[in-house]
Order: sequence, then structure tokens, then C-alpha cells
Amino acid sequence: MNVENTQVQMRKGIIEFCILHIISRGEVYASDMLLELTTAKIMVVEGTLYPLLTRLRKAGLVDYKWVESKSGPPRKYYTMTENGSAFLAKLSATWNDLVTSTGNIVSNKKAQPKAKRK
Amino acid sequence: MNVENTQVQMRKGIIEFCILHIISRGEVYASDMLLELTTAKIMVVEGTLYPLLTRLRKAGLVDYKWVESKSGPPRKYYTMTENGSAFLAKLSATWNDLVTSTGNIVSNKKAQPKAKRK
DNA sequence: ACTTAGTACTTGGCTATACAAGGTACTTTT
DNA sequence: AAAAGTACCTTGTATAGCCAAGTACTAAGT
Repeated sequence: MNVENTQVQMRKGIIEFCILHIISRGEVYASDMLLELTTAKIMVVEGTLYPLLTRLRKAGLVDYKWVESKSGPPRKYYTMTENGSAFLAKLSATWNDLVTSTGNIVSNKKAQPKAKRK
Repeated sequence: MNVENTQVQMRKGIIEFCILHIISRGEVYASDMLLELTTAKIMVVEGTLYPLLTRLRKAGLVDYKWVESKSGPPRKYYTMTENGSAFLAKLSATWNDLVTSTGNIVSNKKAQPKAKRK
């Protein structure tokens, strides 16, 4: 149990959330996503991104089309589907709750129990 | 790929972070933690918490002592070790970075690349 | 004394993600 | 042709959280 591993675990699911957000803003291909995530200091490697994109597509949350490139092999440009947008909305709510809840714990504000504490 | 599962994944690592925070505030036993996490709307079940506590103890991040209870079997009261405090400090930094970074992505502020983007 | 209910802790099997490392394929440059 | 650069893909490993079932101790009811 080391810090690095726990940091990896912390990012689980969040990467998926971030990817969906990036795709929701318009057509992008994998390297665009990697650049944005890296710039935002959320490190992601190819071996994580590609399988994730495949999962998202199989789940019908995103779609893609091949586009020729002037400087290399063709690229897969991804776009959101309607299901993907709905999915993302739910994840956004979850993420906000999680940040708020964790913030309460961290800031030592013991959330007041609504009901009686026996 | 459903919302529930992704929500579970999102919490990975964060639960460990929250537990360490709670223990860092003073002696607590498992049910105290469950109550606080549940109140903060971070759902955790026994089957998650107990193995986690065992991992933390084996890693030397927390310690515990048995305390008799007036209303049931004895309880394990947990406390932080020095290693645990250092570990928690690193996780806190990671968590803050992650929230900030994700916030940037979500709020659509495409982080400006420092270097040229061809 | 025996049973029931409540509390506390434990364990085994399952699933899913992230990562490392290696691989395939297309295009341009030398 | 060969090398370099770009883009996409696959396999194997480790780990965390969940579900479900189980163990054990205490107090209260019969």
C-alpha cells in the first residue's frame, strides 16, 4: 500500500468522467484528449485511454468517425450520443456530491445527522 | 457499463482518503466511521470498510486497541500512526489537485497549453 | 436455561478499472 | 528502402469495492 497506488485508485472513474466531458464539447480524437488531460495535470496513458474509448463506444455513449489526416494515419473523431449526454449528466451530479461530501469530511465539519443519533 | 458501476469506480481511493481523515481526528471504531460516511452521503458498506481497515493497519498507517463495550461485543478503536499522517498529507495534496483539475475540465476552461500546439 | 435481537467484526468470490509493455499500421522524410 | 513520426489496439497484472454469508459477544425476553 503506497501513495502512488492509492493515487491511481483515486482517479478511477474520474478519468471516464473527464473524457466524456471533453468529448461533449465537440469532436476530438485521442491525442486531443491526452493533451488536454495532461495539460490539466490528469495524467493518462494510451493503455488507459484506448480501452476506455472502446468501452464508451460499445456502451453507446459516444460515437466516432474516421477522418483523414494530413500528417499521418487517419484518426477517430469522437462525438457524444444522446445516451452519453444523459449519462454524463448523472455522473456530474455524482461528482459534485462526492466533492461536497469529501469536502465536509476533510474540513472536519461533521455533517449533522438529520435523524436522532441513538 | 451503467451509471451505478461508474459511481462505484469514482469512489475508489476516495473512501480510503475519507477514512484516514476521520481516524486522524481521534479514536473511532467502525460504526462511527460508517455513520459519518453515511451522513456525508458517501455510502460505504461493512464489506468494504472492514477489509480497508485491515489493509490500513497492515500497512502501518493506523493502529487500534480493543475497548470493551457496555452494549455488545468489544470494539476496535482506531488511531493514526505517524506514517499514516504523512500518507494522508500526500493524499490530501493529490485530492486537491484532482478536484482542481477536474473542475477545469468540467467548467470548460481548456487549460492553456504552455507550449505551442501545432 | 434457552431463544431472540442487536452489535461488531471477518471472509470468499466476483467484477471492473488503470497501468505497463508490446504490437500493428499508415505517412512523410531521408 | 529505411527511419521517424503519428495513431490506434491488445494482453496481462494488480487492486479496490461490493455482495453475501458467517462468526462471536451481550442483553433482554420467555
